[in-house]
Amino acid sequence: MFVTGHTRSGSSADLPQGQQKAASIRDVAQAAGVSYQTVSRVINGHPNVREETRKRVQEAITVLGFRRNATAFALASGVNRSITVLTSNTLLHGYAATLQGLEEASRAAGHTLGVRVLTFEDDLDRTIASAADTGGGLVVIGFDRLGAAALDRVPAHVPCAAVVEAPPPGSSPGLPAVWADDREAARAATAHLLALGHDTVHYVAIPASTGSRRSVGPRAEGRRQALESAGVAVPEPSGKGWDAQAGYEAGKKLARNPEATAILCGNDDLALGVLRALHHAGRRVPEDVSVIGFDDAPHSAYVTPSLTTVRMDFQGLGRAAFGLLRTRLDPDQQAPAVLPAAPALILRESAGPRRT
Amino acid sequence: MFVTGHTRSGSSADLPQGQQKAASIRDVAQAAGVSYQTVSRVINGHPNVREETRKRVQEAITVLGFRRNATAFALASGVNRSITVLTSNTLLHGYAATLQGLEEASRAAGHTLGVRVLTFEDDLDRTIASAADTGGGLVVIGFDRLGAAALDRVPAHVPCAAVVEAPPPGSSPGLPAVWADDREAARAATAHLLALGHDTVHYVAIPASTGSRRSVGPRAEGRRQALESAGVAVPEPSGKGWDAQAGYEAGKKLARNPEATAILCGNDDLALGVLRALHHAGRRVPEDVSVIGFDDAPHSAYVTPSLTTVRMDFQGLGRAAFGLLRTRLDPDQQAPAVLPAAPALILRESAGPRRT
DNA sequence: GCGAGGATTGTGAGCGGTCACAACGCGGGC
DNA sequence: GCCCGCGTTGTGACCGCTCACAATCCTCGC
Repeated sequence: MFVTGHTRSGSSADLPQGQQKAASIRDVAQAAGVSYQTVSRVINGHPNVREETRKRVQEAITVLGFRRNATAFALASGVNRSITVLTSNTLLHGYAATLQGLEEASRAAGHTLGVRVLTFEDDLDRTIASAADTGGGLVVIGFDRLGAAALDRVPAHVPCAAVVEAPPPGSSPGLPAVWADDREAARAATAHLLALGHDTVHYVAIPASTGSRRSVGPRAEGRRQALESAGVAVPEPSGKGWDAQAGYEAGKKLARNPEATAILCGNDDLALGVLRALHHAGRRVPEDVSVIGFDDAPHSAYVTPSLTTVRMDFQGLGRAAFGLLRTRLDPDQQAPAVLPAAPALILRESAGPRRT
Repeated sequence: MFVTGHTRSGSSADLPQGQQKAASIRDVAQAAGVSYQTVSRVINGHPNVREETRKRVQEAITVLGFRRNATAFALASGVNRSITVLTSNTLLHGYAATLQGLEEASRAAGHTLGVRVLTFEDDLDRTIASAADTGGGLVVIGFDRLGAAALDRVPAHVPCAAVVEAPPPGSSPGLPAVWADDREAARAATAHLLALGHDTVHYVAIPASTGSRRSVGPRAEGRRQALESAGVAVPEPSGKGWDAQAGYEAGKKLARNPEATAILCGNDDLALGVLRALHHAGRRVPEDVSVIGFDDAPHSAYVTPSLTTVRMDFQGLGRAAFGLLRTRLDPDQQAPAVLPAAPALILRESAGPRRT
């Protein structure tokens, strides 16, 4: 790989200037010849203000370019329309799309959205506390180990909603949470491959969100259940990572196994890597091997072969999580609470019937 | 395309509870038998507090679970460590990666990061004003029309930095801004294709960030310059969108043109669509047609053929933008201001020598 | 033994808004 | 003609914290 670049990066200068303090409610009051309280009434649309007074105040407001100080408002009124999302990742499709749904919903509701990335270096409790200090609510994306850990440590008194993987049947997270039934989706995807005539379905896993040995995550779980109820062998899952590189590594091994004719992947990036490894090994997809991904990332429809995958409504998940948080934040706010769409298997080119 | 899904989405209940107001500085003071000011001194690490007093206060703090109210702090002290990013998109690679760099840098500096998506429906001025009301600084991602428009309307008194496309030589944005030299990068990519023996280089464009007819964006510009200085024909750019779908449409047309043996794309998504269209038309890449993308999205290395592309240091751009804003926010803060890496042409499989 | 000066602590005011309540002017019903 | 009640406006206190300054305590040097 050769790298070239007759290029540069640049930046323009910044311009200093004589800042002058923003006008306050009292400045406006003085300019309009009324008390500050009257100004407050005007900016809050209080009914009992004489029309003429209101006009005078309005005028002063525009002349002075007054804007109500959001910080002071929050302090005095106690209402805080800001929420912050805690997530370990912002780039992977599932996370980014969830974030987008969250942003959309909070914007629609007039809330402000903050993002704080979780890392292993930072102290989790400290991070959570400082996020909670902003005063608004919290949304935790618990798709992975770090997010799930954060979830466990959110103090009970801070308003928080979570978006998580499907919890084990029967159990439910200790917090308000939303999830999609990816367990069932994995089951359906696996059943689909079985129905296509494959002997069994191999699995390239995304990392588990829990540290416990017991749970390997709903996707792995769903695939296992489907295989077991079909009475076929359950090959050990492989994979150690989220990205295409990890998929490639796992794919290389699977490519050497002539028995492996059907592979389910924990996400589309992994699937992409698997596809590539298979290609390098000379195994054709879907003629020799079928591959199914997960998440339906935007590019999955455009790779060749296009990727059969499970579409997940991450944006809907984000919106739903916001809805949950909102009802927690102000309980009289009875939002319609639109549920996210159910996962759906999208049939494309990468999975096909077994050819002996 | 068939869609299936024996699945559901669920959500757990939320738990009510007897909130009790958080402890204030005065509560702590009372508990420790000191004045509130002494508590303030302790939490701010002021030196002149007797050791024993400090200990007593600290104890009261942990007992009461005191956390300094961030809103009140911001109001009283006037320091506001929060910045908000204005962007029209959060999912496209360039945006998402820039956002990530921004988050990383602001987190490292102890700032809070907000994200506000710009839409055509919302009133731009109102959006900007409300973002500015949060008190901190603004960062505008001006890669597209909407972002660039927002940039123009940011009032001079609000601290703001921007990340933009490379401005025309000589000119520079009216605000502190960072950019990468994608004009030069496009020139280099084009020159590379020419050097491979192609007669000329077609271009599938991303939408321009400016409304004016004159400017079509630095990437288009750089490719045009390279072609002109080589004295070859300059085919009209195509493309009307950012995504693979748009690339596919443009690619379909180009595939019908046997003269088109080299295609530069405004981003990797477009390139992916072009690749797919070419594939459908039976034109092989790189044997029949060479394709080069832009941005080096994470999956570009793993599609087949892997995509030759221009790597852009978006995260570095984000970090640099934050640095700019930071110096604007508190001028004594002389950050090292690490410049982003220059764009680099990454040679992979999708571009090769002209055959025949 | 006493005053100077630094360390330590407390008080008042204010950041920019909100809330609760009091005060004012006015017209209508008796 | 007086009182009531409403619409309108102003005042005081406060949200939780910081700043500036004043008050107190202590210790040291002469």
